[in-house]
Amino acid sequence: MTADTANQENASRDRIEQTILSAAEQVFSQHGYRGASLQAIADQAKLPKANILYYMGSKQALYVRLLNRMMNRWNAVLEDITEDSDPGQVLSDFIRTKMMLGQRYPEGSKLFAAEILAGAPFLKEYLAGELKEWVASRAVIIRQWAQQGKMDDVDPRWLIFLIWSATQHYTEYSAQVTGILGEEALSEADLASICQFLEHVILKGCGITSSNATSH
Amino acid sequence: MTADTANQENASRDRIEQTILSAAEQVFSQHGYRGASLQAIADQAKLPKANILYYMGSKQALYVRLLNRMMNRWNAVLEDITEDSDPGQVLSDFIRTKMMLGQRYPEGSKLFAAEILAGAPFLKEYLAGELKEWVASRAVIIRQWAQQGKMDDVDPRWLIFLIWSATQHYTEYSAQVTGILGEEALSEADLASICQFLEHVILKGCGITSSNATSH
DNA sequence: GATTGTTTTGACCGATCGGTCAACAATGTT
DNA sequence: AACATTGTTGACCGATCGGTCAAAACAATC
Repeated sequence: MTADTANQENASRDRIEQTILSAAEQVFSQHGYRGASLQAIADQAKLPKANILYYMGSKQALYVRLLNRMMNRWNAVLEDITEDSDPGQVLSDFIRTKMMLGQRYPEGSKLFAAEILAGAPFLKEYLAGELKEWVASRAVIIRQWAQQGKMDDVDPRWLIFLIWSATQHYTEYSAQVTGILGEEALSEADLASICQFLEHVILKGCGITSSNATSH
Repeated sequence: MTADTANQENASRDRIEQTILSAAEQVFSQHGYRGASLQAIADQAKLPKANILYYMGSKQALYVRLLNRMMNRWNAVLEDITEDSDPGQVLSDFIRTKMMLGQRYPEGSKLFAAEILAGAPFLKEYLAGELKEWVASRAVIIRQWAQQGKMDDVDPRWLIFLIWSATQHYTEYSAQVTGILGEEALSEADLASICQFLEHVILKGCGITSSNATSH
């Protein structure tokens, strides 16, 4: 097997795997782990069911792989902040990045939501391990900001949860939001308006008098 | 059939139905409509599977009944506000009521969340009908408050969604929240702290200088 | 006590579930 | 050309799915 054909084969294999992963993400995100069927995934991917299992091994392996892929997409967020950072800038970025991630990977976000709803059977360790540490370390820095008088002395954990919930709402509850707004999907203008609103309320609500962020 | 025995029988029937509804709420909320099985519901209710169908007719009828029950619980919220109401008082109440409802009916809230995640196949009409009108009418009043200078001129729809998401987060993502906090469940102290935080940030963020609400 | 109506429940139905397998096609290697 | 490896897929497995049904148990009326 030459390097060339190896690349071709691997590329072909990758393409098929991506097709399956994408199809599976749609089905799992709508119906959860139990509610999703391999047949539905196969139909979505336009492949025979046996083919899904050939590439992914089992339903559970496919599901776990999707979860890991989504976790990796979230890794970069809020990664490089220090006690000297500007809270207004950081929280603005946080809000916009989270909002963007939800819009970019709506199925992945819903997949995660369904997993949490089911009691996080496959993510318990991740939540109580990596993610817990992540929140704790960010909380330390936010508390330092408060001590420096840069913002109100609010509980950093509740603040993180607030931004999390507010941004994810628009992807995971898209059916509710669009139903209430009477729109097919959120427009660019809507998204910009929502970002501005969240920045305004959360920054002002935390007592952050932003220097360079849009002042609504 | 005397009135007495009729009451007894109806009471017995009600008791059984409540048992089934409660069991079904748990299973549906964890695994969604497709992921839930009548056998799992029957096991949870400690009844034979055929008994579930005898009382509820079908899986779908049982599910729709649960959805309606949950919708009714939410009906009273924000029902009696006018342009003369105090925004600080109203939003405080809104936050606390929503938070309380989520804590009181965690399974019902999760059931609703799963239904929305699946694309709201059974709630599309409700969302685009009743609920849309409800939001629109509240939005009018909130805009009046802004015109009167009682609060900032924020988009009322985004404000409603913000409170919605922030409060529901703690019931629907309870697995994530407790995992990160390292607690089995949210304590009373946690809940009070969260309510206070949300009031502080949202009211202050909307430019509401509350007269009688707790000032953090 | 016979009759009528309501609950209860195991047995069963066809369809679908996740997963296996063997036969076959396609591709590489020598 | 012969062989080995990898990819493809329909057929099939036991288990479970939502739902039906009839027989038995129970309760109320006459």
